[in-house]
Amino acid sequence: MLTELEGSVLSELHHRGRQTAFQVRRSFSTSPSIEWRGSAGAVYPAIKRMERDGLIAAEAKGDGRATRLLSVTAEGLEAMMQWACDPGRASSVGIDPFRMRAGIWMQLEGARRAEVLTAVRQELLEGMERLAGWSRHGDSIERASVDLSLRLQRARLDWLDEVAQGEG
Amino acid sequence: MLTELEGSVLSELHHRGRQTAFQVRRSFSTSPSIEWRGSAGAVYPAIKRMERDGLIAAEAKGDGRATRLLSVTAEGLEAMMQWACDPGRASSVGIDPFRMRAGIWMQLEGARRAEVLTAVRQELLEGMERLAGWSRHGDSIERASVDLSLRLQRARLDWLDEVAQGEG
DNA sequence: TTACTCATGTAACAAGTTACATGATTTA
DNA sequence: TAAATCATGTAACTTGTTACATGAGTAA
Repeated sequence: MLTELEGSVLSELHHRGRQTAFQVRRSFSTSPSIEWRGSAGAVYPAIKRMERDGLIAAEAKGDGRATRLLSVTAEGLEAMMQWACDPGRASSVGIDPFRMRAGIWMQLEGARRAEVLTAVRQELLEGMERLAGWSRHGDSIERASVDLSLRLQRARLDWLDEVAQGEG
Repeated sequence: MLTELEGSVLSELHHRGRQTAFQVRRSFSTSPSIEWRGSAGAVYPAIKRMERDGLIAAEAKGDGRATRLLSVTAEGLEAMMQWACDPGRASSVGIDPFRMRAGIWMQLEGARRAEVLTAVRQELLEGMERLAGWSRHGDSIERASVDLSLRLQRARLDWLDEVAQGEG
């Protein structure tokens, strides 16, 4: 069974075509909707594992550097599809830092609560603006992911507003 | 800086009052909105760390077993509040298995896509039903978390329906 | 007395993180 | 030629996972 990082690496390679590990890492670290840091210490070992298992093929670019172009094999595509199309894993709620903290916020008294909720709300709005900006220079596949991030943030925002309204 | 698990353990202790590590673990493994497995190998070391750092106090129950009742110290409460009220961490989108996979689903052709989206939709609905059931026998703090899970799932459902509608 | 639950904990392993090492190419 | 970027990789560490070991109390 692929880890979330492994699945994401395969997705990235499948989506953008032949890429270096470095390019995959950079996608991860710059994308606002992929949370992976793109750590060398995570990405290179993951690729090594998947090469060993025949999910990824590599070929030297021959540019004088050690550059290797990676691609998804037929076996890799199958593994990726199995990873992507498992309804149980896909629909799990995941580990959501906002949800983890919401219960504590509800226990705060008036002024402190308002202060915290306002700060979080502000941060959400700023994040959503960044996401909206990013959405403009991506393709339709990337936009799906950004769109889902935006929907999540909007749902959180609605919750915040209903909580604030509930106490006047 | 507390990890998400450490923060969750402190939240649980603070919310329910003096508890054994075993009870905390059970809460984690039965709650539908806390994703932690409640692994002994994660929870006991986390508690040990926080005891060492003075965030958790323990006292023997003296029931013949090795039972120890844990509670959050003043220092622990402060650490928990700092953890909970950091807007940056709270509003991060997190690692969302649904979003990670959405891009791949969009690349599937007609019949296969419909099949996958239907299966995911079904799983979402079942999960939401379980959440709704759970919501009835929790207190207001727990309900906040379950409510947020439901909103996330509803946002995903809306997205699925719009995607399905977009192709007729 | 057998099985289940409560209760704590460790060992082996998996898979992330940061920080570092190394070196080629490109740009200012 | 100095600095930035491209590119690969390892080492030490952190913190999760499952599986196991141990033992007391409780209910069949």
